[in-house]
Amino acid sequence: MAERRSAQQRPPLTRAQVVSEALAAIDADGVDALTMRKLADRLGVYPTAVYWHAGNKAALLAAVCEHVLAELELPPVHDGTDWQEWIRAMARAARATLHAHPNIVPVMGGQMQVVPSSFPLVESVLTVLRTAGFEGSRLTDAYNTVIGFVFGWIFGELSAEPTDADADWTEAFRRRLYSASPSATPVLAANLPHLAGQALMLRWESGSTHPLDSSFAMAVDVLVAGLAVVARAT
Amino acid sequence: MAERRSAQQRPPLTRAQVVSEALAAIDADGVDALTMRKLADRLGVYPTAVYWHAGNKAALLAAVCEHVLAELELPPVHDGTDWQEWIRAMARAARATLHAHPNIVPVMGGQMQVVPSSFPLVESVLTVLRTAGFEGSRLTDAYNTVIGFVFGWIFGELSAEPTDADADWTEAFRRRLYSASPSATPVLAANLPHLAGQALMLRWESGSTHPLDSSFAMAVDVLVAGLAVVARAT
DNA sequence: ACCTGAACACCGTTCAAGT
DNA sequence: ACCTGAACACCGTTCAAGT
Repeated sequence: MAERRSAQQRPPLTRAQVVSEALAAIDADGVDALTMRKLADRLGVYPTAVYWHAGNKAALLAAVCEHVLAELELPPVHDGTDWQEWIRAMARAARATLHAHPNIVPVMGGQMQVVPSSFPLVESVLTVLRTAGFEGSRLTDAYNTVIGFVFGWIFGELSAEPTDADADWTEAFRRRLYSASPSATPVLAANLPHLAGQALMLRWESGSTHPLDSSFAMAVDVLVAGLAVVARAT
Repeated sequence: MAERRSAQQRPPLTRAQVVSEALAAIDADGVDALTMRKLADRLGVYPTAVYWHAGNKAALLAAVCEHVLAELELPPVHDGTDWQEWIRAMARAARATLHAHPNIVPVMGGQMQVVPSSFPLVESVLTVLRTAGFEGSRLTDAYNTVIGFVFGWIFGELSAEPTDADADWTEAFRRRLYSASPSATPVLAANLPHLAGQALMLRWESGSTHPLDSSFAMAVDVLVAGLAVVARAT
């Protein structure tokens, strides 16, 4: 139980403090460990004070997601920006930002709906894609292609680790994977050294500790090259 | 409180029953509404019986995710399969499967780690990508590119709706979006009719009720075209 | 405006006991 | 093996009251 000084002895809490303390707690212990009560303790305050600033837990988590997204430093867009280079730089920046807060990423994945702080991101992506030749409803499709690809891919990379409690389950899977039948799954069996622990759905460690750098590099190559082809086909 | 017949009067519960009842409950009411106790009620059983079959809640959710993934009907792979067509068909099948159970998808997104039932998927994707010209560590990268793209994109499309409780918040965002400054965000403002409610991060409805069909079509075009370019560059 | 303090309904999980 | 029954520690949230 944290020490709790009386309200008069310190400046009043702000919403921004609540949100960044929540993010710090999530970064440290994961999102499942975040509790309105524990957060209040960290802030030296009663749980109801958190409610006053944050509304409720869902709203607090949404605010944390927005705070993280706001940390994203977009590459500048100017006249003559190379759209392919810009998309590569944006993808790198997005990945760096999400890797800095991997524990909140699964929550962000479930909240990709309505994010006010995304306006600059939206505007930049649209501007750049227009120079690639997309317009009208195809501009929206291209935007969704890019955003869904970049963020969705990183969400997958950063999906949560199995908990410690699943240690034996993980071990069992590992064994089952290494004894994959060369007759039923020959290509898998032949490529095990490259795949095990490195391929999506065949890993037991999150991308936060085992980043998939070369795969992400190829994914971005594919995105940019594919966009170029599709833009030309208009 | 559901009627609860005594244990002797009905056949014993199975793990499969527990898992599919959990999925049915999630499909109906969402994942937040699923409670070990409510699930037990649906099954006409005490909560501890659920624990006997499913271990704990995290394991139950993992089992539900695996069950959904097992529903995925992969297109057949044979000699002479066109890799581009196969990837398109697989992407469509994956999307259909996830759209059939949108409420569990955010959980799947956070669990994309270790999924035994994914072996056939892995084997098929690897086989097909080899015919496209990928080998060794680049085969793993190409696999991650495809899986991360297809599933990640759909995760984004199916991210959860804001709850009813956020109705006024949603309304406020909608208003803010429609009054987006043409000077600060000109391209956004000019394309609002296409974007509002249809672009990732600018929507207030999930892809389960408002599917992003044309965007997904373009995304798949981009993926396949980009893979072809990158494969050639080897 | 901002916070304390107490309370309510509910939840995941465990343990002992039954059959 | 499979389930009942009771219990524990904890949680999100609300409401009234203080300053």
